[in-house]
Amino acid sequence: VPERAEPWDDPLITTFGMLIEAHAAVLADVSRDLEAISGVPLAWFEVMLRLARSPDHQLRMAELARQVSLSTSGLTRLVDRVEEAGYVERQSCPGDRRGAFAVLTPDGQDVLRRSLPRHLETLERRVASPLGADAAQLTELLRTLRDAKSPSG
Amino acid sequence: VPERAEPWDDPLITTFGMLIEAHAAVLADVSRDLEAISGVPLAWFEVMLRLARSPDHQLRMAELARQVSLSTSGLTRLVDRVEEAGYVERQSCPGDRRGAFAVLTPDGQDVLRRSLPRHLETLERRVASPLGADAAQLTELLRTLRDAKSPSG
DNA sequence: AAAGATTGAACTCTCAATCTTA
DNA sequence: TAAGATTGAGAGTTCAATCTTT
Repeated sequence: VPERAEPWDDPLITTFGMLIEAHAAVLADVSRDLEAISGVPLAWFEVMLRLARSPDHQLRMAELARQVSLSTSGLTRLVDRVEEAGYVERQSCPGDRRGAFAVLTPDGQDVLRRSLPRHLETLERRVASPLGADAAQLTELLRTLRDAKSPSG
Repeated sequence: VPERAEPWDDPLITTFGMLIEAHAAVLADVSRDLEAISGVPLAWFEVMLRLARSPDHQLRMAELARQVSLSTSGLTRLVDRVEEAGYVERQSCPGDRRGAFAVLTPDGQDVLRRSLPRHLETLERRVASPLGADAAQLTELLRTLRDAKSPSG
């Protein structure tokens, strides 16, 4: 009898599944290591890192939410927790009293500086080393995927 | 003055960030479309799809949990909800009365068969088309990342 | 009216503890 | 004693509604 491939064996399903599985596997390992290294959850670290990479170490709440892939509501509460720990602060936005900035504090910078060397070792071991010379291409393929707009977007 | 790159501009940070951002962007679009097409959340669809791809359309709870990247606890509750909707059933495991299978029901198969053509169109448009001929390589790079073992793993 | 941010309610997930069977 | 699955408690997220400012 001829083998008829089922529709759920389509390579598209496989590619999409790999995106989910690779993401879950890498994040589980990296976030476990990062918490051991820095003492803060990955989500906190991402917030602090985005601020460190921004001019004046600050970002509007909505823009920060976009960068860490959270709703503005989710970010409000995340910043609540990180602020409670003293690693970021809110500052009112001069010129638009509706807006607020999240700003990295000196304590937050210290956590980043102390943790980054070992965090980079983790990424080297878990991401760069397995990929070898293809790491740069993976980065570009993922960037393409991220920036591809959905039809309704 | 010479520009000294800050440690958080390391390419490793960028690659890792792209994995997070591409995953979030693609999943947001695909899950939105899928719910409009099939009426079920992506997590339900993933469960049904894994079962459809397995012998006898069934899988042990722990194995299914591993495949969908959930704790066994999380999967217990997810299967509760999908079973409530009638798309999967639990069956006791002959030979090991501790174990349980999750089994795809005929209703669950119907949902899959009806939704898959348009779901594949979504994946074509949102994933395959932007990547072009590089889609297969991305799949393999992601598989490499998924399977790379962590030092303590 | 609309935009930026926050809050309330509901949902989903994880960790630790529990229950049953091996 | 350990393995497979479930349950209770707690944490984090989203959607819709709200409040303030433009």
